[in-house]
Amino acid sequence: MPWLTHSTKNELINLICDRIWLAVVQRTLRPGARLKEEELTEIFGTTRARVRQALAILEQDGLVTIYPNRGACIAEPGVEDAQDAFSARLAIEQRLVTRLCRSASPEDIATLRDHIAQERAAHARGDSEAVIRLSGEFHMLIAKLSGAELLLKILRMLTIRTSLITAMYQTQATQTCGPDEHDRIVVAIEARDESQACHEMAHHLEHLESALRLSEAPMPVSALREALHSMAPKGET
Amino acid sequence: MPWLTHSTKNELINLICDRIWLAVVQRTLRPGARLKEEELTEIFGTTRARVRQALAILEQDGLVTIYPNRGACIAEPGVEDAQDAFSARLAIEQRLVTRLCRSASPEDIATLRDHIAQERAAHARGDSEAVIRLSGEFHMLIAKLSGAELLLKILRMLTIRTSLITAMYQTQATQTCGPDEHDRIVVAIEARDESQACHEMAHHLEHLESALRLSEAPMPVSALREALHSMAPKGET
DNA sequence: TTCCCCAAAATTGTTGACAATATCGTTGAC
DNA sequence: GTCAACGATATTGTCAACAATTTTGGGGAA
Repeated sequence: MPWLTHSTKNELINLICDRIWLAVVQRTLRPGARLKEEELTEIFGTTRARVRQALAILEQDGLVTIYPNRGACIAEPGVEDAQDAFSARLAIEQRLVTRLCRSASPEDIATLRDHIAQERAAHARGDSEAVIRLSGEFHMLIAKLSGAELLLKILRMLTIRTSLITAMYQTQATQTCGPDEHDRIVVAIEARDESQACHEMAHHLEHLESALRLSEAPMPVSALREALHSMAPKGET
Repeated sequence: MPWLTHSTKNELINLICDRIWLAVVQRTLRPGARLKEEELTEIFGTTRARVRQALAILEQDGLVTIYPNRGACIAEPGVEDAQDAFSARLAIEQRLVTRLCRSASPEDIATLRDHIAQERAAHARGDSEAVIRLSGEFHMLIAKLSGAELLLKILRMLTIRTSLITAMYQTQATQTCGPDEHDRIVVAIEARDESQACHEMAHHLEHLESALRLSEAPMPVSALREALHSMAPKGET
């Protein structure tokens, strides 16, 4: 479940990273949200040094932005970043499925099908949080099964960005694309049809990207500004 | 010149990262070399905390490996990592040149040609250190000119790995491929011939990769083992 | 009222000392 | 003579107090 694991270093720091990442995925933390160090220390019951390390890692990954001497916020990537991330994902993931077409074992196929079944279940029960999370995990699963550690690391960085973009620009919480497209990719992999798998992957990613292009320009940027929008311009006091 | 710059955060930490990276490129620091914190503090005249931060960043980038409670060493990627890095580079850089074919301004072309001229000069004067460094910088320059911040960051990670691999597995210090292949890529970009540019890039990277496949298995891993190899199995005492 | 300046509060950044852990050399027993 | 356990040393990991910076609030003058 925590697929944001770097190495077996300090477990607490990984926990902090995972929790923040999870909170972003399930929309509890929106892009632009402030992350005060002291707040995090008492939440996780640790010291400020740990929190600081975790934030540094998350900054490297692109999940948070650290403004020197002014604190850390959930990153707010622009449309440019979105397009970069999607095009890079396309390049990386096409290579991943090509690889899987050649090396996939029956167990790998079974694992993928099992994952899609979970997606379908979540979809059926209307658990939109799980749908989003599992949808992302599917792509990470492909990277894991292809056995390329480095490509997985890169894909993680890219997925973080596309997830942030989704959180920022998508109108409705429920993904429009169900697990069907994932299924088609797996079918192509099972058939060892490399070009077909690449084609399906391209189609899938384009679908994902186009789903949020719609609301490109005028969307929520930070929780603060969002709040200001729905409030009267004059406070009480 | 220092093309390993993240953000305008702390200048000293970037300096440390750059210097270590440079030392690796010019073979002063070999893969597997030990990096003691205290040593680095007195070299750079800073505190241990800074050094620690720099090492953490370099670990994220894949340049060093941190063994918990045991210190940091220059990373020693395996052949697997090499192949991953090269295939990912191919995917990313083909996208970059495609992008440049569409967006390159005359100034961009001039910048690239100027860089190649520098490469030629270094080649002519036999400055193998500059040749290696400039050869890497050429690819980063393409990423910079294409204007994709994210792709540049990813390419940096990949270049670090391939450079490490080169340092580990290449037999002779002088690169076999001169700036000619770079020139061909620029020609294709100038002609706006996307497929040709991709083809040239693929050819170039394959050339780079094949240049070190030769000595695949039995090559220096760490300075220690290397020393042991050339020594009699029995110590003196 | 509106603007500017200055002090207080809150937050981040840094430092140095201390604790935990691994490595190395030595001693002692077999 | 060899091996194992132990203590000394060196190195990394952690923490809490201190310093620097930014933000906030209030008072005074135009």
